[in-house]
Amino acid sequence: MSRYEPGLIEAKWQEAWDKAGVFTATRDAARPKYYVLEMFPYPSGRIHMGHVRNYTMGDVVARYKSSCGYSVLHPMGWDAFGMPAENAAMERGGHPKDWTYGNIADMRGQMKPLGLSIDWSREFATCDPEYYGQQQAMFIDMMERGLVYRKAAVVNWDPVDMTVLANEQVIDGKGWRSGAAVERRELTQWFFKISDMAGDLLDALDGLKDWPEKVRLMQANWIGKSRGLQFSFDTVGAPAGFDRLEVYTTRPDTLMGASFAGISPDHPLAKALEATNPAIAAFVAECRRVGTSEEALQTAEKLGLDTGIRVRHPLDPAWELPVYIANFILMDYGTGAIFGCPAHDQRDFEFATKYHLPITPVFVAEGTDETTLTEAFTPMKSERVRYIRGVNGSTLMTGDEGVAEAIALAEQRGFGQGVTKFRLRDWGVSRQRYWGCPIPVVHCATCGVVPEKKENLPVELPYDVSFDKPGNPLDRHPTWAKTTCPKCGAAARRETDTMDTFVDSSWYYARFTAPRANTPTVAEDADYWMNVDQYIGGIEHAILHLLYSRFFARAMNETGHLPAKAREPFNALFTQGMVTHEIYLTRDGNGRPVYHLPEDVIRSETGATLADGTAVEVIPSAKMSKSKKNVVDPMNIIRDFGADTARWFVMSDSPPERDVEWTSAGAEATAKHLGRVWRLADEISRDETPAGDEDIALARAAARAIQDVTQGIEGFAFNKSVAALYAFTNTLSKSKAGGGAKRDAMRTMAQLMSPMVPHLAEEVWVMLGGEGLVARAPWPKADPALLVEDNVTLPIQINGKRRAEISVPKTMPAAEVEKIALADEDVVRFLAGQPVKKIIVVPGRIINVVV
RNA sequence: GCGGGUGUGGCGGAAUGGUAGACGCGACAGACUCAAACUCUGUUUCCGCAAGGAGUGUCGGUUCGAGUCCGACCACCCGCACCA
Repeated sequence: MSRYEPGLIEAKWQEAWDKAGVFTATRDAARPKYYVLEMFPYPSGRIHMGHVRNYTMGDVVARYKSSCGYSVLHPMGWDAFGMPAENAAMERGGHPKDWTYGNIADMRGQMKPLGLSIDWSREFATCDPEYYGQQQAMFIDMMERGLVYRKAAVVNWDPVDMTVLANEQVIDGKGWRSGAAVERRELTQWFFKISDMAGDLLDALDGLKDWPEKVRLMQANWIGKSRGLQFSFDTVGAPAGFDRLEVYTTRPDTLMGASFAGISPDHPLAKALEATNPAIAAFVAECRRVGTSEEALQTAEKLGLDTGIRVRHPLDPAWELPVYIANFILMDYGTGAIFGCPAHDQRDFEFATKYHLPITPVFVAEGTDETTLTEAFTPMKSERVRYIRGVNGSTLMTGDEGVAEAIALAEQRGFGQGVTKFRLRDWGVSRQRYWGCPIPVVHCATCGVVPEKKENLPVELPYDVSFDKPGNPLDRHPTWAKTTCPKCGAAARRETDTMDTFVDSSWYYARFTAPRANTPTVAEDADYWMNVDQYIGGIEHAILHLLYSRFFARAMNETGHLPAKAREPFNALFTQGMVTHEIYLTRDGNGRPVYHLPEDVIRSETGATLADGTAVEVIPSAKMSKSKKNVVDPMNIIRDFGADTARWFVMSDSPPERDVEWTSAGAEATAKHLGRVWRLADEISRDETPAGDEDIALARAAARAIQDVTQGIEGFAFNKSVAALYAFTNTLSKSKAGGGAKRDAMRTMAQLMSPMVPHLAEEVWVMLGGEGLVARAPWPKADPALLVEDNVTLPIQINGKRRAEISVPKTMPAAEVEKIALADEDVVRFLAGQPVKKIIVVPGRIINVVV
């Protein structure tokens, strides 16, 4: 008798699949297509358990759909541009390109042994010139279409390293390497006009029925449609050119409760005042010392400075309000200026309390009187309140009605108008970095900004760059930027900004349909394969990546690169939970964190140390990320127990949408189970027991297993499919059925297991005389007759507490069930003669006796 | 700060408003073995000898019946536009 040896069988079956070309995606008009895609990985160099979980989920779906008769496209590629490659070059020397392609080779080498049903012939990396050249072509098309423009925008500037920092690189307002206080600096940058499509991107969310509700909600909130009033205050004492101050508010009904006006430190008025007033200049400079992220701005202590300027209240010119510069007002939202109503906005309330400004209620709860407020009163707009200082005096109405009334009044009096605004800002794609897709334009002294000619694409990154100093290597390259104007032929300079890596990942799904084409896409292929039927990835991408992809698909449609049906590229979305792990860190001389890999840390009951004994701080359950180094290497499990064990392990237990804390315990137990299945198959293949009474019970168990496993896969509850397979294994190993019946059941087991543990499934399939590859066998169907139960066990509750149970035929009428229940000896004992008030019989479920 | 989510045994988790804890891990007991490992059988929410009682983050509500629905709160996680 032989043993279960994953090392041997896994290589064998992977070769067999390859040879048969089982996973090569082909356009097949005779079959329905199914496109399953997992978010492609960043090539960090090592796969981690999050990858294994993500790609195994996709593989289960791909293999299952293939068995159901679909022509499946299941590709893989690399999100290969980005900062880590440049950081590696700076820290360890070497070149981002070599580092990236080396990592890709390593990761491919780690993924292949997993036995994923991927069509590797379609693989590409976003840093391949063949890919980013097509991206440049689309950028030019989008320029012509008016979807691209330039404007000034602020970046985080490190004054010591003389470089732009990502938000991630700003820690407590300081640069991560230099430790210098970060400044905000304005640069002219490239933008995609995503805000033009804000309304469509919002409305179309309703059609995404197979997306998680929470993702649609998050996107809707992000796009942030609001109806409000835009109006201007007349100013008193403002510099020339600032006679009026334009503000936007979603609560114009609270206008009579206004106690101050506020402007962003980045507002043009603040900039004008800064030039002449040292106190204001100092305050604004202080505000700019916070990073550019919204999080940093909103969590900072709320500070304001009275500018001395006053504005006249639009409904009472005699009433003047002070104008403050306030650090929590965002220049990017609305007009960058607000009026504050402390009585009905908690942030304004705190601000007014701090600066001793009046707090005047505009409305009170229905049926109450005006009192001194200790916090802002902020009911839902749909709630009815009693206005005591409404724009039209005192009435009882909802906030929504109050807002509509205020807008109508403002429009009638001509001091403002109702407008619809979106929170969504245009997508800034400029990055002052080397390792990204060059923006394919040329700056000419006479012609201005000119797109590169398409025949000159790709604009390729130069290889001879250095990373010995910070800043953009493209910008200081001696020759690369020197070119000629595509329009007039004069000497000109290339754009040295590269694109945000989100651009790369906004269309890769479309490129997979024709990965080698010399146009971005090919109509017939895009028509056949699009849309992605099932997209799978992390919840951390719920907003940005998915919103940008939805925008890009629309832009590609409008520039002729995708059919109209692909404007929403992902039919169904599944967001898997993250694999989390403890973070290990020590501190450098300046108190900044230095992260350590799990394999470098010695964990004991009392704490954790490095090999040299240095104490290590442990942060529990955090998202695995390369920058925090809390990644776990699945290769050890694959080496010791095989890919099927790794795959089965990540599919069992935790529901796919939930985060899972990685622990190394349990992998061994998984391997044991697979060994047990193998032995069971081996025994059954030689079982000569004659057919008997038990055969039907086994057939019923198999039918139930088919139903449960199928439902689990269809419903993305792979953990339940795995549980059903465990249960079926237990039943089968204890069954007294005949050898023939057991072999039938075991073959069904092989098929049901095949999406999760495809190698073992092939092996079992062969042992039991299955024909061909189980990967090509049609998915089993449960015989409905075998799923019907004749008898059912009904629990009996007395006053909602379970006290007894009875077994009755499933079809027995309720009245008869009632009689049997009341006659049950346990029921009689518990009732102890008390009169029954009511009896509830839920057919097939439960009986509740109320006394 | 704003937006979104999660919370059930020692652990991972299961449960169309209807028997809470399926299935697995771990633990314990037994069988096999000279012995151990492997394997197999069984027990395993807590308190209690039992009868019984308690129990799904906390507090309250709706219901014949709540892990599930509603309200308030607590804790943790994700996102916040230059991490990918």
